[in-house]
Formats: sequence, structure tokens, C-alpha cells
Amino acid sequence: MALRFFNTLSRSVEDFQPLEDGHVRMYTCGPTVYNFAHIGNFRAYIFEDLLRRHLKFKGYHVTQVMNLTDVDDKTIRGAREKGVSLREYTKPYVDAFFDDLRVLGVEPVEYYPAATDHVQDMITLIHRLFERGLAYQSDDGSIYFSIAKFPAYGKLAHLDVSGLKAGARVAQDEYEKENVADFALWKAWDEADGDVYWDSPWGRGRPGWHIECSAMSMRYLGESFDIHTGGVDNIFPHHEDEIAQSEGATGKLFARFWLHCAHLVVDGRKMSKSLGNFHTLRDVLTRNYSGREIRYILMATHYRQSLNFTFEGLDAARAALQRLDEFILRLQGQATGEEPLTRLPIWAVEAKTRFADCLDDDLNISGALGALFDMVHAGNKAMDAGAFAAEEIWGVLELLDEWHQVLGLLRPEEESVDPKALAILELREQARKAKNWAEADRLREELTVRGWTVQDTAQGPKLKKV
RNA sequence: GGCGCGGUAGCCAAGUGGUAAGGCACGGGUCUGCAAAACCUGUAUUCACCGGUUCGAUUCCGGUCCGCGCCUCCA
Repeated sequence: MALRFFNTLSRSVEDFQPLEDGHVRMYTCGPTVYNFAHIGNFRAYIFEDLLRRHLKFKGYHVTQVMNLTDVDDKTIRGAREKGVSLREYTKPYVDAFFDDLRVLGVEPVEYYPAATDHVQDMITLIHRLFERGLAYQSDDGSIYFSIAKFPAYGKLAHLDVSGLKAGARVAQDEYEKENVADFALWKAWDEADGDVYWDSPWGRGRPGWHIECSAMSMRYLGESFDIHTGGVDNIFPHHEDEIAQSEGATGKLFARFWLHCAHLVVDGRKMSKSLGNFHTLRDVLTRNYSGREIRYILMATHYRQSLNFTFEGLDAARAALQRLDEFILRLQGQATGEEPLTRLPIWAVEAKTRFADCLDDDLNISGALGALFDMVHAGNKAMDAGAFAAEEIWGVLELLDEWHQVLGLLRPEEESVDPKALAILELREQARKAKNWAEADRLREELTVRGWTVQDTAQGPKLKKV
């Protein structure tokens, strides 16, 4: 099946082909490093991770860029409040971000450029916009993009620019702009910026928010590239403005495909601190859920569908993973031989095709997981029946490994068994051998209290973390 | 007001113009000392509601109701 994605530009599903054969270039809006990222942010990064992994699975070479916004109102304010430099302020959040990505099993991308390292690129780009007559300087020295000079403005968000009116959310001092919808390319220094500023041909100041993505994507991916992703809330104004700046400067098509991830809500409502339903990844980990479990729940809903996060849902994710883990461990327990031949049973061949076809179809993850679980069922059934040849077991393990490259979920977590629990388990075995069932059950209860459950299998008892 | 998304079993969630994947939870059964896991089996005559097109619609069209997002802080 041909790979296809829903393109926000056309609001329809389109067949995907990269500009360069076999090589996909994509840009991903990254975090503003002024705080710990929350699970909504990570929903987007996990969607992008799935996209990236699937492209690689399809055999594409992928070059991906994720920016780090380390200069904006919030980072400047935070640094000044703490009385530290901008770098000192953002560094811990940058580190935390990468730690969090690792916990979630998100594959590193090729480039993580920081805005503050690319101010010169941004100045150069603003220069080009001046040359093309698309930028102007206001009385306070700030530089704005003139949307009146860029007729295509609004093509992504499907906005009628004339409908944009000054509303309550437009700051009072916007009289400096020619048009209320014009946006800042360069912000002139003011007192609130403290020592955060760069020198430019237009005086001291700092870049506007949107310009960094245009400048850095061009630096690493070229003036035209294949895919640009982000959350739906970025469609307007951020991505619309990126298009204006980039296409305004180059005269070329900027990104060909725009993929946007829907929001995550918690208990049916937008996450907000006042509602008490705001969760950073760290908060959720504190409640004893693993990164892998969180990855599952964030990934299992189609990216264009809004995702309602609940702890009940997270428990369901845990249970689903346990079913997968049981199957994988069971297979591994039966895999014998050294350098095995592999062969796929017919039901695995079907699952393999279905899995790939679903993901090709705009990353239909639910369909792909359906194929996976159907295979688990068929595999368990075959094992129960003893109708599972050694090379088939190896073949299915190989397929699961392949899928793991895409999902990042199919490696059971190592469980460190505590010695005390093992000792109790041993006592229980002795009681069972003596047919002292009351004592055996009492010891099992003791293990339960300690957070372990016992499975008596043909190969002896096994301990499982509850 | 403008732009956009969604309403499918107790919960989560795919899907197709021809009669409803999968996961979780729950009931019955097989296995087991009992469990657990696995397997078998039962759970939506029905896909918000009302019309229309059609031999046939959950799927297409129109309308209604409900929920949600964006409209220059935001993944």
C-alpha cells in the first residue's frame, strides 16, 4: 500500500513521496525550555517518534530536526526572577527534556538546534525579507512581517485575513504595526529583557518566536523539505507565520506536508493547573507508572484524534502491555536452538501485512495494534495446541522485533526480583510439595502483599510484579 | 461570529455503501490442589437524533442536538 498522510495544507489524505528519493527531511516543533514538559507535549513527540520510526521502517533515510526554544518571554522572565543567565536558567530544563524522552523510549533525532545558537541565521533571513519588501521597522525599532504583502497568508489555517480583527487579546501597544495580524520578526530590546539581547543591523533586540523555525529548518533541511509537524494549536499563528516568512524569503514552497497532532485532554477537559489535572511526565512517573506504559497510552490513539488521558486508561494500558509481555516471554521460553531458521505461520504473515498497511494509511495505529493483538491470540492458541514449529517461534519473535523498531513497546521491562520474595516463593514450593495448601496459600498472600503475583507453570513457579 | 474536530458496547478505540477489528473490564467454561496465565464462550439486531439518496447507510447528502479545539502564550 502507498504511504499516505493527512496534509493540513489540503485538509485531505495525500500519497507521500519525499523530494529526494529514499530520503525524508522533516522538522518538528520542539519545546520551550522554561519548565518541565507535560504529558500533552509528549503526546506530540511520541506521535512524531512513531512517524519517524515508521518512515525508517519503510526504508527511508530520515533527517529530522527538533528545535529548542530557549529564548522567549517566559524563559527571559524566569531567568530574571531567579537572577541567573538565560543559559543557566534553561539548561536544567533542556537536560530534563532529554531525560524524559529517554524514559518514554523516544528515538533521538538528528539535530536539536537551540534558538540562541542561530540568531545570526535569523538575522540573515530577516534581511532577505527586507530585500523583498516584506518586512518593516516600527517606531520602537522592532521588525514586523507585513502580511498585506504576502497574498498567500492564511493558506494553512484557512483563515481569511480580513477577518482578523483587533480583539481583547491583542496588546494595547500594537499601534506600531501596520496591520494587527502582522507579527514580530525581531523585537527591540526593552528593560524587561535585561541582559538578553543580540546586536543586529536594526539595533539591539531578540528574535521573534516564529523566525527561529524558519531559519533553523532551512539551515538543516534546505529551503524546501518534506514534512513539518507540531500540535494543532501551532497551525495558527506559528506555522502560518513560518510559511509566510520562509516562502516570502525564498519564493519556494516551504514544507510539503504539514502533519498536526490533536490535543490531549485530561478527564475530558483541557489540562490546566487550576483544574488540578495538569500532569508533567514526572508527576505520572511518581505514581508508579513506567515510561513504557505512558508511551503506550499516548501512542495508542490516532494522532488526529483528541486523546482523553485518565488514570483508568493508564491502568488499561498497563494490562494490555502485560498481555503482550506474557506472549513474548512465553515465546522466548519456548525458543530453542542456536542459529535458527525462521518461518512465519500464515496468521503471522497476514498480521505482518495488515500492520504495515494500517500504518501506511496515515499512521492508523489502532488498526496496527489490532493486527498485533490478533497475532498474539493466534500465537497463544498455536502454543496451547503444541502446533508451533521451532522455526515459526523464531520467525514470530523476529517479526515482533521488527515491530518493536516501529512501536518501541515490545521489549518487556526487566524485573529485578527481590531475594526476600524468592525465599518466600521457595517456602511456598516446599509447602506445595507437602500438599500443605493452606500454608502455600498463606505464603502466596504474603507475596501479594509485597507486590508479587505467582504463576505456577509447567516449568515451575514464576514471580510477576503486580 | 470565523475556521476545525468529534459523538460506535460499562470504559478506550478501528472500520466499511452490503450488514460492526482490537484492548480493558465483566459473566460462564477448560486447565489448575486453588489460583494466575492461556484457551473456549457470552456480552452493540446496532454505530447521537431526524430526514434524503440507494436494492441496501454506521459509512454519502441535508438538518438538529451534544462535547471539544483554534482565532496571535500553548504540543
